[in-house]
Amino acid sequence: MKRVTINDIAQICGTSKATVSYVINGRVSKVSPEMVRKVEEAIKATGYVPSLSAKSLAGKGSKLIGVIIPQMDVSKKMIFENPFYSEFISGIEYYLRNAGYSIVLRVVNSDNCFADMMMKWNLDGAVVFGIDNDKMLQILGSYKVPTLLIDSYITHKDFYKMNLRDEEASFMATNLLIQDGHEKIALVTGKIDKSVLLSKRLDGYKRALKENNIPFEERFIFQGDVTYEYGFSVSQKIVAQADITAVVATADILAFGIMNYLQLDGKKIPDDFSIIGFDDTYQAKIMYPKLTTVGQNISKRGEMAGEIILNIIHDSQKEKETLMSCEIIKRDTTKVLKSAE
Amino acid sequence: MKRVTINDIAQICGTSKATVSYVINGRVSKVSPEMVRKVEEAIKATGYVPSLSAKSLAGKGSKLIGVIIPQMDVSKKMIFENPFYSEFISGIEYYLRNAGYSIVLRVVNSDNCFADMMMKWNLDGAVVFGIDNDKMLQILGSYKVPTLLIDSYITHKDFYKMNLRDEEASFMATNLLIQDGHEKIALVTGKIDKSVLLSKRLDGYKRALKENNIPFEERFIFQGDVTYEYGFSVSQKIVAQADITAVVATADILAFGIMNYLQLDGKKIPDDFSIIGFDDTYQAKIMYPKLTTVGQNISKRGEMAGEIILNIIHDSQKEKETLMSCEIIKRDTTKVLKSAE
DNA sequence: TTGAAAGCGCTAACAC
DNA sequence: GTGTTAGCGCTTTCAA
Repeated sequence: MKRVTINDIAQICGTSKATVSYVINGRVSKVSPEMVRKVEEAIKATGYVPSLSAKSLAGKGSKLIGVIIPQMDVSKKMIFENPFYSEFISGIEYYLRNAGYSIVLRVVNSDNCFADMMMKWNLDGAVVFGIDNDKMLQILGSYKVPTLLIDSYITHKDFYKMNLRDEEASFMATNLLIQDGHEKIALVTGKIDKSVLLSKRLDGYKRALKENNIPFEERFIFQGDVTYEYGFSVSQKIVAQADITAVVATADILAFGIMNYLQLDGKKIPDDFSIIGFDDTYQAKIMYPKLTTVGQNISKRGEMAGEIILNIIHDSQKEKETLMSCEIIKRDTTKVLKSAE
Repeated sequence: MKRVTINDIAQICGTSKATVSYVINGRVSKVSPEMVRKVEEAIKATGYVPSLSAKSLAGKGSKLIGVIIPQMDVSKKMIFENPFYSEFISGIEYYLRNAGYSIVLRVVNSDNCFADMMMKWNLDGAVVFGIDNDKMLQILGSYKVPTLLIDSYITHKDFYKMNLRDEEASFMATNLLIQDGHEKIALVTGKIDKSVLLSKRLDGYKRALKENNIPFEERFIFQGDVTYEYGFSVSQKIVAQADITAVVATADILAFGIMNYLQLDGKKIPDDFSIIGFDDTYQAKIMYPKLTTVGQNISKRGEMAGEIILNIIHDSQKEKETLMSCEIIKRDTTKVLKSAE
């Protein structure tokens, strides 16, 4: 079936491309009502669908938004092991779908891939996850493509970004445990020096201790990959430090690993250990026991990201930075420390 | 920064667009080595990236593969609650990324959305999930876009598809439980009459019973949504039928719901109930206890889907149907029935 | 080996 | 109101 073009429609209606283009784009005021009707009929009859390649070439939008996940770590190939992305992207997709856009999903693993992405497909905009790296920013900045940065702690004023109040969130998490009577609290996290986000979470952890006059101890900080596996393997070390009674994990996925190890090790959660995670991924509520965590309403954030990127594209986004709060979702992995009861 | 075009490169090198086009597309034999070098240099120097809109308009590929998830149920907006999609798409993305393609992700909720997807973006191909519906097939068929159907049980000979040996897989799952001494085995599944896939799984379940001379009983079949929530809520009914000792769930996500209810209800898994799931999603191994399930190596399947769709596009895919086997992943939610020990 | 030019489907300025 | 036309960036045929 040969493609039906705007020309065909024009021919059928005995008019010109321009007129058809007008009605397609809703500039109905420039066309006689009768012509409008005729064109609309022809479109329906032929099943005509405008080519966005052509539209995009002609300088209008491609109706394509890039969702870009940098993954410098080449060894990891799967983006969705961390359910955070899945849920976030679900939200973006949902919002943009309703606005007539589609998502181009891409993992990029080298600095200059952005150029490719942006230019190749004439993206109308891009949502980019977790960039702290200056090289990348520079590259991103050199393209005029409207961009929204998710969870990127950068100081450049000219980027739009959407972040969490990470310090505060981490403070709340730690504080919850402290209020439950815990004092020896482990922090299990990704590599802090590589991520401003994580260092914020460390700050919040420290502040909670400080405000409660609990001394900070380096030995309670465990850094590794943000994976289930790391959570699992590091748990041995946590158990080895006999005085630890609670742990803050900076991602649910870490918490799952910890939980699983402890349970396999015969420990009771939350009786022997209180655990609080971070993110409130979908899985948090399907675990047993259900994970207490710092909720960030991921899919809602995704939807909002969709909204913001569209605003940026339409030049109607005011705030450069959108800061979102978290809330503690108290479920079944934390409880008052026995000795403090 | 204005876009660098093929014209700019031509100008810089003092040649024509055609020549530049040749070297871009590797038809180096038609160009003098010296010119090739010059052009390549200019490309590097300017950071030129070909526009796929233009390329696609000119009749070449868009390097865009649609990944389409039909979701007629409008109320559900999130595609990634079922981790199956996440993992599968991860695999597709990984494979296609390495081949220079990107993925356009789209949930479609009405029949004619396909047209939009395919035509709007001049997709080079499409991977479409779970279509049994004839109307849709008809629409899909009328477009010449190379298409791969995932888990669609259809008889049309002219579609490429990639399926599981569902009957066999379900047989194996049920049989495992039977070999462990179980006879009263529940089957928790989606609505069977709406899905040929699920009816195959029912068939496998029945065959396993039959070959072991166990009578089939309608009261052991539980149909609902393929969600955690349904798994959770239906468990009450399962517990109510005091003789049931094991359950086959046709999706891991269902199994999770069941596990969680049972554990909350004070039941021991696998001591009181043996459970086997389906899919081997990532979560299966992070649960406690780890879920025994029928593995289909989802992300591998995704990669293969990427390979196949590319083959179809390049006209080198021979088999219309790719059938994949499953294997039992024995973990910790099944065990020999006590009374049978 | 290289270049000129037509055409892919669409938009928008401009003329009628 | 409507039609004409010149691009948008690229490929490809055909000549040179």
